[in-house]
Amino acid sequence: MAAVRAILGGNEGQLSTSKSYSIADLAAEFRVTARTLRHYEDAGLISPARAGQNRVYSTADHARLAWIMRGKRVGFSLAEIAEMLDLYDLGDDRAEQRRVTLKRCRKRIAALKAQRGDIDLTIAELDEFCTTLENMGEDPRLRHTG
Amino acid sequence: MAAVRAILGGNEGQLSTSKSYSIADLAAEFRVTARTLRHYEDAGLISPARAGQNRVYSTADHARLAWIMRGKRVGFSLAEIAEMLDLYDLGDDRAEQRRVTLKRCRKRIAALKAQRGDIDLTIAELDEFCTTLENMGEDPRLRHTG
DNA sequence: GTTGACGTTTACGTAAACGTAAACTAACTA
DNA sequence: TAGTTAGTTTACGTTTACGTAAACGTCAAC
Repeated sequence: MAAVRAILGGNEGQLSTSKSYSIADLAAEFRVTARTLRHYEDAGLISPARAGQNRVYSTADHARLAWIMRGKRVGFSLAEIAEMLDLYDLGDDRAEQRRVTLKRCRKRIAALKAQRGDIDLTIAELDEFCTTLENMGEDPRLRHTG
Repeated sequence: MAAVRAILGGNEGQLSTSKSYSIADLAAEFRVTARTLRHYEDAGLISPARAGQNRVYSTADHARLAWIMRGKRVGFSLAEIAEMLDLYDLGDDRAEQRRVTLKRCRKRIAALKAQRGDIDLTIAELDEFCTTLENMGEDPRLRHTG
């Protein structure tokens, strides 16, 4: 439990942003299994600290994980998510590297906007279909074919 | 080639909507392999007609495939896409079935809107990061940490 | 009459993203 | 001290979405 660790860690009433989480904490919060979190670590997406052998996740890890989960919901692969996280990690590099990062970043944004367009189209069609379904109840002549 | 089949099929100058496509035609148009199209057939997503042993795709199959590809770009699994296509196929059923379909359809729409929200958030963050990167060139003090 | 181009089926291979079981450790708890 | 509880590593299994031969049919062309 986080409470116990907070006490043992000596940051009881700190209300600080430096909380820590066990693997079970994050697994519960993000609705995944501990195995999944370990897998993300294997894939290089997160690198939690260790208390002996046990993983200890910081608030930074927590934020990073939130990013990962959102990336997943958006449909990205772990490799793609890793690349996007790398963009951030490499942000404070030398000028040339930064230009490359900026370029890739913009490319990602463009891809995301295209994806959003696809989603809008899909929503529109499903919406229209819903309307058709609703009208079918009132007027049976509106049965759709093909 | 589509031209040859059009002649053999007797619909040369028809300008009709009843064109037909070979597997290679669709593979080229949608930028996938023939294997992929056969796989979609195995998965029950499309059921093209046959000329002997060969697959012959209609304009309806073409439209269906467009739907499938968009679903993929949006990040859906083949099973999910199949379910959505089923929504359409089962549209003209009896009242109770229609209500179920309508419900599932709306659920899908809600999920898509949530996904769009995630995409918007991701775009916003990447956008902000881009701005940071741009400013870093002008003012080196803006190096970001953490 | 065989060489291509294009199609077919059958079937094993593969990468990604975990699931799942085994065997073990460390710390608290009765 | 024996037993839970929570965590660990190692490693093989599974599902999805195709890739990749292999072996064969068909038809127009040379």
